[in-house]
Parts: sequence; C-alpha cells; structure tokens
Amino acid sequence: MGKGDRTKNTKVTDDARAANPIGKRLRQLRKEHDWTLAEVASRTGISVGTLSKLEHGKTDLNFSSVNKLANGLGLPVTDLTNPASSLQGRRAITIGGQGVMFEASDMSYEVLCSDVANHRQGYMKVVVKSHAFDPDLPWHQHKGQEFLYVLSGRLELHTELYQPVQLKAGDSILFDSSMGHHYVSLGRKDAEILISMSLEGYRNVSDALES
Amino acid sequence: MGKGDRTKNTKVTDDARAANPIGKRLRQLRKEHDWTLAEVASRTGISVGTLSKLEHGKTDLNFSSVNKLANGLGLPVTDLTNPASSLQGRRAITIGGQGVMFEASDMSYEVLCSDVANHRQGYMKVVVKSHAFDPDLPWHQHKGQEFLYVLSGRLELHTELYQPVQLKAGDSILFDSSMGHHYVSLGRKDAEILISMSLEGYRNVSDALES
DNA sequence: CACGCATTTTTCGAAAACGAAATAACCGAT
DNA sequence: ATCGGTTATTTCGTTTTCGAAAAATGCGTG
Repeated sequence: MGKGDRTKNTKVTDDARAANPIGKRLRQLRKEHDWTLAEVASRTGISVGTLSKLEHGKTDLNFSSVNKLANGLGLPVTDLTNPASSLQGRRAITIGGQGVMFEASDMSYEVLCSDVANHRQGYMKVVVKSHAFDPDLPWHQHKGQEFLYVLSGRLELHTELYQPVQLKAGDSILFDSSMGHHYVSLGRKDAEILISMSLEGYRNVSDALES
Repeated sequence: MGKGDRTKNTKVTDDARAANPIGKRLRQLRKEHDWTLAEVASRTGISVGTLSKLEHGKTDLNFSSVNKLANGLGLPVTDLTNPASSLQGRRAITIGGQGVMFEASDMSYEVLCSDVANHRQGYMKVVVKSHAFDPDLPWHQHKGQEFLYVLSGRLELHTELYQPVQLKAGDSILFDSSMGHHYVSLGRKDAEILISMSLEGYRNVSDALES
C-alpha cells in the first residue's frame, strides 16, 4: 500500500497536502463548542463540503475564505493560523538603567527588553527634557497606538487633535500615535514616563521613532 | 461600456475583482523601498507574473501565498490586510486610582484606559498581595506576551520554565505569558507593578485573565 | 531612433479550490 | 436489525490561481 499507487481515477486527492494548521484548528474549535459543519458553514458562508475537506487536509483555503472563516468565528486571522506559533518560553529582563540608551534633543530614551526579536510591542522609559512646547518642531508620529504611564513629575501632552492634557505621576493615557504628539515636562523636574507602543509594521523601536 | 459586455475572449479577466487591499499595500511597500517585482519574487517565492496581477487586482491570493508574502517581507499578515485599520485619533485617559478595579485573592488589579475598544493590548496596575509562593495554586496563563515594570517594592516572578527572578523598582521583564507564571511580593510592602499584556484572541483584559 | 537591458504585463495550460448534490456514516427510537 | 433524521465525506463540473514564457513597456546610450 505504497503511496505510489495513485489510481488517478478522479482527482489526485492524496492526503499528502494537510500542511496548513487551519484544518486542525477548526476541528478543535468545533469540538470545543459542539458546532456542526452546517452551523459553521452558515456563519461563515463557506460550504459544508469545503469545510470537511479542509479539516481533512484535502484542500487548502483561499485567502478570502480564510477571512470569511475568521470573521464568521469572530476571531482574528492570526488565531487560526498561529494557534501557538509564538515561541513558548522566551523572556528578557532589563535591570533599571541598563536598557539600550538613545538620546534625542528633547528626550532621553531607555529601550527596555529589546533583545526579544519579533515582538509586536516596544517598551521604553523616557525622560522628557523639554520644558516648553515648540510649535515649529515636527510632531512625533508613528503608526499604531501608544500607551503612556507617568512615573514621576508632571507631563503635558500636546496632540494634533486635542487640547493639551496634563498628567501627574500615576496617570496614564492611551492614544492613536498616528496623531501627531509632543511631550513637555511641567515644573522644574524632568518628567519620567513609561511608554508602550505598537510596533506593527516596524522592525524595532528605533525604526518606529524615526518614521 | 456596461459591465455586461464581457468579451470572454480569454478568461474573464474583468478588473472587477480588486476587492482586497493587499495589492495596493504591496505596491506601496515596493515604491517605498524601491523593490522590483523580481526582488520581491525571489524573497517570497511568488512568481513575478502573479505579483503583477496582484497589484492590478487581476487575481487574488491563495492563503499560502499570502503567508509567503508576509514572511518574505518580514511583516505580520495583518499588516498586509489592515494597512491603516486603526481609528485615527482616539484616546483614553485614566487618572491614577480611577481605573476599573478588579480584586482577586492574591492581587488587586486596576485596569487602565479600558474604554478604548478593539485594542490589541491591555494595561493595568497591579498590587501583589501574596507574599509566599504557593505551588498548589494553578499558574496564571494566557496567550501572547506580557511586559511588566516594577513601580515600587520588590517582586519575585515564578515561572514554569525558569528559576524565580527577583526584580526591584525600575526593573522590567518581557515574557511569553503562555508559560505559567506567578507573582510574589518580597519584603513587607506589597509590590506595585505595571503590566502590559497582549490581548490577541481575547475580547478584553478580564477574558484574558480568566482563561 | 534603433539598440540593449531591466522591468512589468499578459497569455496560456496545469493545478487547486469552490459549491451543489450525491453518497456514506452515524445514532436514537422503534 | 430496520427505519428516519442529522451530520460528515466524496464526487464532479465550474471558476480561480499559479508559474513559465512570451509580449510589451521603459529608459538610458551610442
């Protein structure tokens, strides 16, 4: 019963395909929730037959079908394709003050935990050196969102679309960083803040900052 | 020039397809980086012809091809499909102590900036009430990664795969949170930490914590 | 403007993927 | 066992995607 005897009576229909994990993932999800193929079919707009073939690795999926599936099931696409793609036990530790330093005219950056590659999010501790808003400076701007937590001092955040906001130690803000923004320290102390920014579309933090 | 006059001389080859944004995104990326189709082809393993057709909306992509493209270009798939999906100028502010509180036996959570929906990342300030490691307690575990910054006190992080680590105020760690983990405060003060965790596959922070 | 040379677009069979319908497997209840 | 109904799998013809090669477009140079 070698795999060589491909009686080509119909199509090739070897089980040899089955490389992609979506099929297994779908079966898993169906068992978990006790869905029938017909239910999934009606929710996703993909035919029952195709779904069955998918689960058995007898067909791959069109990209548009993958999207239909993800949407119909209410999951992000990556959830179908990387059920556990992320490496299992990575970690990176940065002792305070030992991150990768990075100086700009108005800010000092300390990039934290930067030695984990392929991460979606960047983290840094920033000291805001500027104490006055200069309207001539170009906005800071990068794709995605930015989260900011004030560690010490008082901060004024200027943005393109809102009035400036004042934040004190312990306050936090989350905003779309494609909206231009600028930081200013209030009082005589430089404000210290912790930033978490999305890195989607960038290779690393400095790429994002330079964009 | 109605759309009815499909002279079926070859294939249908209507330009009517072009629904998916990947083609435009690819062209954009190519212009930015001055890549030729041949370069992209060799990096992704997709033929030049197919790439050309893709950019002109004359074909869609197989899912496996979408992956080849994303990998070859070093981008996550979502970056090809949602070039600028994020809303443009949203923001959420949380004054210190005014976040959404959440009590557990060993920790107090304050979820920050939770009123922005559809975000990939969750943020919270946590007070670690437990002062001893209980090996009988089930691990905390959720998909994705978790970043942790120690605001005050001293923290011991226990994980499934590593020896416990001790962190003091100002230290930070990034780790794969599918690896079981537990926090313990050292000394007599409760440690305060800031956490940023990926929410991919979850609807919100509490879904992720309960998983 | 004719000639290379690089790049893009189109053409054209072969190989997949698709849905509808036919077939098969499963499973309580008679 | 033998029905009925539900669920899963396979078959089959149509539509779509693929790569290789051919044709077309650009573009600097002699």
